[in-house]
Amino acid sequence: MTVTRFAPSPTGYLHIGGLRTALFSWLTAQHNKGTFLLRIEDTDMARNSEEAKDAILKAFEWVGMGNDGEVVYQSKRFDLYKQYIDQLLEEGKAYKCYMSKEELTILREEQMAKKERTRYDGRYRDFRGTPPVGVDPVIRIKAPQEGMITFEDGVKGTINIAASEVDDFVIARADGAPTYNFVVAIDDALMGCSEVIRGDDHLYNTPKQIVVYKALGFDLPNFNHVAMINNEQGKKLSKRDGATDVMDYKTMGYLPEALLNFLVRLGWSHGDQEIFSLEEMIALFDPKDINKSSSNYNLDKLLWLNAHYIKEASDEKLVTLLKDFGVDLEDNDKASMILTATKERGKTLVELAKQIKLIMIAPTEYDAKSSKKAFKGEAKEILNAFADMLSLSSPTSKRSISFCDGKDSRRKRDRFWKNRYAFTRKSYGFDDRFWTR
RNA sequence: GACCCUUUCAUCUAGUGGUCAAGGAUAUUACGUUUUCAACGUAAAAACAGAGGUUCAAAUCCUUUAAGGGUCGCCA
Repeated sequence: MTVTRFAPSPTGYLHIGGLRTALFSWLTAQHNKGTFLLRIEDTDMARNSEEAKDAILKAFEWVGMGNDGEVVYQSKRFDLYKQYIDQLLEEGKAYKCYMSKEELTILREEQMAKKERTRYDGRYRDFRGTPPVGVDPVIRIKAPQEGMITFEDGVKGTINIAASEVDDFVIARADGAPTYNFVVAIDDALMGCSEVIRGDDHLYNTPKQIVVYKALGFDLPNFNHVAMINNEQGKKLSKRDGATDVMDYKTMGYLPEALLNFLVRLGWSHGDQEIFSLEEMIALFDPKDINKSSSNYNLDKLLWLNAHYIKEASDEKLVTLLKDFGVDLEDNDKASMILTATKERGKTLVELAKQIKLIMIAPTEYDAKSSKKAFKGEAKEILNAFADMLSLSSPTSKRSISFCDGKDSRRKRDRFWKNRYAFTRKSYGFDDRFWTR
C-alpha cells in the first residue's frame, strides 16, 4: 500500500515549490491507488497561524488535489510524542541535557573558529553528576558516534553521511514540546508513509530522522528528495521574482491545470510530451523518474501552457471562470461567439476578460489626437455605411464580405482600421468582420 | 569554514557506452496565412561546464577543477 503525505508548517501561504512536491506526492499515491495524507506541522506554537493553515488548505482546494482521510495536526498529538520521549528516556536512548543556550552559542563560536562543522559535543550524554540548579533541561537523543548513516534516496541515489556529522539533537525543548525531526519521524511511521517525497533542503534531516526510526524500532520509508525550483537566473526563488504564492496564480488568471502541468514538468518528464492531463500524469508519474538537478522557474512556458488550456476550455467553463474577472456572459446569447473570437487573444483570464470588455463596452470618448487621424476624410461615410449594414435585420455573410472586399487594398485597410478604432478605441486587435456577425 | 547535492541550447528537458555530426518544447528571428494584432503553419539559430583518464568506441563510466544549490537551531 502506497501512502504519501504533504506536511506544510502553517507559517505562510503555500509556495509553488511546495505545491510541486505535494503534486509529486499526490501523483505517486494516485498512480499506485494509495492514499495521500495531509499533515499540518504546527509544533512551534509561537509561529503558527490559523490564516496560514486555511490559506494552504484553500490552495489545495483550488488546484483540486484532495487529501484522503482527516488532516493531521501535530499540535493535537503532543501526548503521543510525550510517550515516546519517556520511552526513549527509560531505555537510555535519550538523555537530559542541562547546557544553557549561552553555553551552546559559545561552543558553536569555538567550533566555527576552528573551522569545524558546528555540533553539540555530547557533554551530558553520560552525565551522572548533580545537575545544575535552575536549568530546565532539554532532551537529546543518542545518535551513533561512529560509522556511516546510509540510506537509499529514490531520486538522489545512495547517500552516505558520517555519523560524526549527526549530533545528539534535541527531541524535546526545555518546556517539554517535541521538535521537528522527532515528530516527523514518528508521524511518518505512524501514518504508514511508504514514500516520503519532500524538498532536498530536508536531505540533512533524513539521517537525524533515521536515528529516531531506529531508536523507536520503526520501519524506514523510501525517501525521495526533490531538488529546489530556482528563479529564471538560477538563484533561489524569492518574492522578488514575482508570484510564489499559489493563490496569486488564481488571481492572475491562470487555470489550475496549466499550473499543475507546468509544475509537473519541472524536474520530471515523459519523453517529448509537454501537455499532460491529470489522468495522464497519474498514469505516467513515477518518483524514480524525478531529476536530480534543480530547475528554474520559467514564466514564458507557464503562459504558453495557460493559453493552451484556455483555448481548450469549454465555453461553459470559461463563462464561470470569467465571473471572477468582471465579465458575466451567463445569459448572453452571443457568449459562444464572443469567446470564439477572444479565446486566442488572452494568455490569462485577466487578458481574456480585457479583450471581452473591448467588445462589450462601447467607448464613449476618444483621444483627441488619434480620433483626428481616425475620423478624417471619408470616415463618416464609411462608419455610416457600416452602421447601416449592422442594422439590417439579418446581415448575411455575403453582405459583410462584399463590404470588406475593396478593390484597393490600402483603402480597405484604412476602412477596417477606422471601424475598429470607432468600436474599440484600439488601432489593432479584432477582425472587424466580427461585428457583422 | 565544514559536510552533502547538482551541472546537455537563454529556459524546461530527451538521453543510462556505439542507432547522437545530440531530439522535443518554450522564448527568439525569418517567411507564409490575415486589413492590423493575436493565433496557426513552415524554417532558422541555439547545448553535452573545463581538464585528464578508462575504452576499439563516452553526453553517458572514473578522477579532478570550476560554478551553482542546500545544511550546519530548544525553526519547520
